[in-house]
Amino acid sequence: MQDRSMLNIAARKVGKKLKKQERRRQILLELKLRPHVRISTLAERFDVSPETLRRDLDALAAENLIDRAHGGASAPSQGLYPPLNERIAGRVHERERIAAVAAQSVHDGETVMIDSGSTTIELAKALAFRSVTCTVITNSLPVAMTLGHGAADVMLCPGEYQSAESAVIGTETLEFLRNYHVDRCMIGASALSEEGISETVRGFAAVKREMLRRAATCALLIDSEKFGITGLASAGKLDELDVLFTDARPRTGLLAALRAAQVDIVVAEAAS
Amino acid sequence: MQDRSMLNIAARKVGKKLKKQERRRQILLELKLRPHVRISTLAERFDVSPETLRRDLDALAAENLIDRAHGGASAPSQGLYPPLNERIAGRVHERERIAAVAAQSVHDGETVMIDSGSTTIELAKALAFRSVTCTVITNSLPVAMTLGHGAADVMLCPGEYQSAESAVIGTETLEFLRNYHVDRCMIGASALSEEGISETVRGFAAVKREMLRRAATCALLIDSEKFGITGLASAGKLDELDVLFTDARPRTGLLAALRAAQVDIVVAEAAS
DNA sequence: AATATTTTGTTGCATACACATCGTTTTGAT
DNA sequence: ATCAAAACGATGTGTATGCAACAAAATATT
Repeated sequence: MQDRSMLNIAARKVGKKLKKQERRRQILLELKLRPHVRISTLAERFDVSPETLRRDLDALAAENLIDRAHGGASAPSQGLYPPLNERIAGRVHERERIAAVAAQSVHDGETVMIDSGSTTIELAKALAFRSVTCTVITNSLPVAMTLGHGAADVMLCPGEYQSAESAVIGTETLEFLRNYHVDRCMIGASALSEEGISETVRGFAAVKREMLRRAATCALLIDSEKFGITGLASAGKLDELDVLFTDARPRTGLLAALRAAQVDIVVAEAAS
Repeated sequence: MQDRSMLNIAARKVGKKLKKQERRRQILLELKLRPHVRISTLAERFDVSPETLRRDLDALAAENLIDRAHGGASAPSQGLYPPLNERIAGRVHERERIAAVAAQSVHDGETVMIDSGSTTIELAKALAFRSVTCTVITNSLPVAMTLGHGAADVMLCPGEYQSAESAVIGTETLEFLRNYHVDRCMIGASALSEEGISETVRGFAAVKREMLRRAATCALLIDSEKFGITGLASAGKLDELDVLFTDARPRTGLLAALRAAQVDIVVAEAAS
């Protein structure tokens, strides 16, 4: 039996106190939308004592579903998803450096396509931080939200929502992209080798491929850990690229291939 | 388990303290990586007194660059829904009740259009909570993210991103909606009178209008405080509605008009 | 160098939160 | 209906944070 409160809803009498599990699920939902919740606020909202909320938060924190803070709790990461988080965890600073350098190549008034992924989210943060007044077309919800609150104009693509990356993909996305042509595109990828750019999920690769076609100059932002790997789905050949932003010089084989394809290589060095 | 990897950005020159501006810049950078920072942690890292950090956070909060919390601060909630203001806090429960009742009218396998707004976000939470396996088309990013992590299939509309509601609007949105036809639509609004449904922003009204046309049955979720008001932009006439979900019985004038338009009225009552 | 200005630290006190304990209520099963 | 288990609320105590006023230090200005 699903519980009695459902019967209450069926009887159109809602507003009874939520039970433990319902409350905790609501807390998690809330944290998908806001970065932080306060115990006092939640206690009032659920009409329970702060002690009960404290117990809820402690329980959720024990499962690593939230991060406790004094007086409240925050999401493990900003509306993003665990699998993404795990991957991000280690190389945060490399990504940040790559994004900061790449952001300098975007100027006011330009039109830019930005795809989904952890590195491009960092790019969006860097662009927002610099208040670049560009027009952005993206399929990533975090990128749209980050840039949309700043100086940039943001156009979001349609498509099927993928929770794993908080982005949209699919035929609607591709068809939409075909209606536009932009100054530059900035994409990420999960692998880069002499074979070209590749991705583990076909749908995301298709979006990158289309973006590469719709831009005058194409930039790839990628962690050097992903050099030399060839993923399942190809997102494009090396000669489709104009610039590569990364954090370490590629090894000889890849380096030669990149030079042959006339790709500018920009290495974001660690700050001294 | 908290990693200390972020230490590299911060003071590496031992003995020399960072200046105010540099410290605040680092706080903002930190908040781009983590959703929440604590005063005590930052004070230790920058080797300054908690009071200084408090002043820093207060200053940043005054510029709306961060959200203060007890003992720390979090990244500004990305315009996700504005109205958590204290004044409307009381109406949160009404919205929850309305959403909970409305959610039970949606069944597995149905196709649904959901528009943007605080009430529809509550609806999304209620649907996610009930794990309804429906297909949803929406122009609201919070709705997409909330439902997309659950059992529902979500299709996001294209369009210009509006930070005020974290949703997309514009000609691309309308054109996209015209390609679909769904079982039901669930919209919110900022006003309802005998004149019909209305909205303060033209672009959002246009989306609601289009959704009403594309659905077999149309539902409006609205707070009873908004009864009797006629807003700037009309989103539809009363006879386009099939069901009205609200929290209190409309007054005679509006009630008569709703009955004349054959609108079912469902009042979500508070549990006694 | 001397002074003015800004920034930071310190102190004392008020408040909010954390935590453990225990009594009460609710829930679930028989 | 009765009982046991779980969940919840209330209380008291201790700690962390907030706030305001003032003192000390660093910085800028002349």
